[in-house]
Amino acid sequence: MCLHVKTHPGGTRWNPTQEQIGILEMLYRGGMRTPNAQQIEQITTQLGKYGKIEGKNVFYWFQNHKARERQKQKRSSLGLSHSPRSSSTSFSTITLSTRGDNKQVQESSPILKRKCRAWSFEKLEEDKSYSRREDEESDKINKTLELFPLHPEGRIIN
Amino acid sequence: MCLHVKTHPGGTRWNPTQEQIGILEMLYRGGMRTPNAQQIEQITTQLGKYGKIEGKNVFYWFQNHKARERQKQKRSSLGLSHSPRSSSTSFSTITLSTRGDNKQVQESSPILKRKCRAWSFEKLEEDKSYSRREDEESDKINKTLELFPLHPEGRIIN
DNA sequence: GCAAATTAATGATTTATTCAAG
DNA sequence: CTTGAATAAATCATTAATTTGC
Repeated sequence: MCLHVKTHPGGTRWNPTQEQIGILEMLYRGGMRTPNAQQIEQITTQLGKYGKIEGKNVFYWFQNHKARERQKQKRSSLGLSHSPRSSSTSFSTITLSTRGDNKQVQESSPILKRKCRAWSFEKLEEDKSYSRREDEESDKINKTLELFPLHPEGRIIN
Repeated sequence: MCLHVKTHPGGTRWNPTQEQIGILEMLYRGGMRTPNAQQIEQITTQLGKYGKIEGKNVFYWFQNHKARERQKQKRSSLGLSHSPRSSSTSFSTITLSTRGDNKQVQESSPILKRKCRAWSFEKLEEDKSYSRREDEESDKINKTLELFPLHPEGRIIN
């Protein structure tokens, strides 16, 4: 019994299904590199139809995919006999220079330096209204990054 | 009028008060390096008494403080004439080796390699129960990292 | 004394590395 | 060996110190 329920039943790490990977790669090829919270939320919901998944999985997937593609590029450009970069295939090749291509390839807002990614630590457990004082402005830039470390209690078996 | 309201009234970036810094440094000296969500939550609540603050500020503070202390150590050890490390002061000095001292200096669970920091993307907006299927185990390790990117909508003026 | 101009600190993000499950 | 997860290093961007010319 318990015929392989795919996903990660034991609760270890996410194991994407083919459908999920397909969609993610499609999005990636479409130019998505650093989806924002809203996008992640949507993607997660969508991918959730094909198996259990959390927002962080989507987030990490993009991070890793981006990083590894970059590293692959670097390796191949270094490893291939012809001099690093150059070779000019008459097409304007990207030649991403080791690092510096960030800045969102997102289809919209092409400029945008690198600005804010805020959090929303709020809504963690209860709404405990901190020392909610002169707070009016907080919505201007502040928005949901949510980064957060936690070790449940002590060691994790290992 | 409007005699300097300290904190960050305009809503740009967190500017810690002396009390806040004092507490943070105390905790740091006490050995805290990578507080978990619960701890951050508590610290935030505490520091909130002295001025507006969010969980991410606490998180970042520790990250930066740790990194900058490490970098300072490195600089001084390189700059100082006597050979790096050694000198053996008969006490077992820490000699943190450029990197590798992580692993929580937390008073408890001294072993613990570097394990998980989970998320809790859940509770972002509504509780939309994803594809909540065989999910029993998810509480074991999974817990509140909350990392999260977001650009509200489009460009942020700059 | 006081702002504009520079510099030093340091808060916030992103990228590179590392660890380890499968 | 691939790749999800997590941490550390590098970088960017603001704010506070400070210097400087008036």
